[in-house]
Amino acid sequence: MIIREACNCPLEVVHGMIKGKWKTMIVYQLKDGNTSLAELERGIEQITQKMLLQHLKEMQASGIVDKITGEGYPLHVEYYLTDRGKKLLSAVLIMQEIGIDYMVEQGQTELLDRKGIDYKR
Amino acid sequence: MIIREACNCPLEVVHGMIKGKWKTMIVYQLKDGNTSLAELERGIEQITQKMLLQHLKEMQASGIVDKITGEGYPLHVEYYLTDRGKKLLSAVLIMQEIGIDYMVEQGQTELLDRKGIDYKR
DNA sequence: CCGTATCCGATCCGATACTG
DNA sequence: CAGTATCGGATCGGATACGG
Repeated sequence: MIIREACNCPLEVVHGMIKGKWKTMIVYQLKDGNTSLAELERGIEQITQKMLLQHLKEMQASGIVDKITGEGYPLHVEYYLTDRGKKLLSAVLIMQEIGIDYMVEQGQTELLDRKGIDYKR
Repeated sequence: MIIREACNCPLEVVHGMIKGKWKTMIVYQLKDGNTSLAELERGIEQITQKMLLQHLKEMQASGIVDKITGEGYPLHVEYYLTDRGKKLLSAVLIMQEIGIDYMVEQGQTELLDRKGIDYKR
């Protein structure tokens, strides 16, 4: 892992694991199990393949995700959350709620509707 | 708030709220209630006053923290978590656990001991 | 004690092109 | 479909100095 800084507190460690623009979204996208790179790319709007691969590599190094690689062509790889990643998912789900709350407050429900996100309680 | 990007997903919103090196630590540091700037600065090793103030300002703009300002000298200000901040705290506490797990796995318990963090279950 | 301003190197991330 | 390499602009964050 690339915790190069002097990590003297648990939250600093985790910051190293989730920093970057896309990592929480990748975790969320993996919530339902094994997912191919192409599926991830489709699921996360606007991410580039480069950033997706770069972040996945870092997340693998920090033990949040892992992957299995099939043989033969076309190549097939599946990424999935490790146990640590699943624990992180529980934090990400709270963040998701916070973001939804915020968007509802701001009257941005149209965006949520378009994505089929349920925000009614 | 400075959500300048086109925010089309809840996690992107929250990323805007917590990005930066110190924000999760600030949230954690505020868990026990109102805290002065000086206390925060003492509680978060290595943070500079500039970064602390900058992050607090951003967090205030995104509705995670708020502050009350006393009158007279010496100046006294107290920062505290809003309801949104408290919800975020519940995610931060999970991150804290993940970080502790990681440090225990790596045999870095000495650092946890020094900080008086309980990692025994 | 609280808060602001500037400067500058380090890092991040998007675009793009390319390989197996 | 999966993955790598490079380049350049934008952003981040630490040092430092100053002001209320």
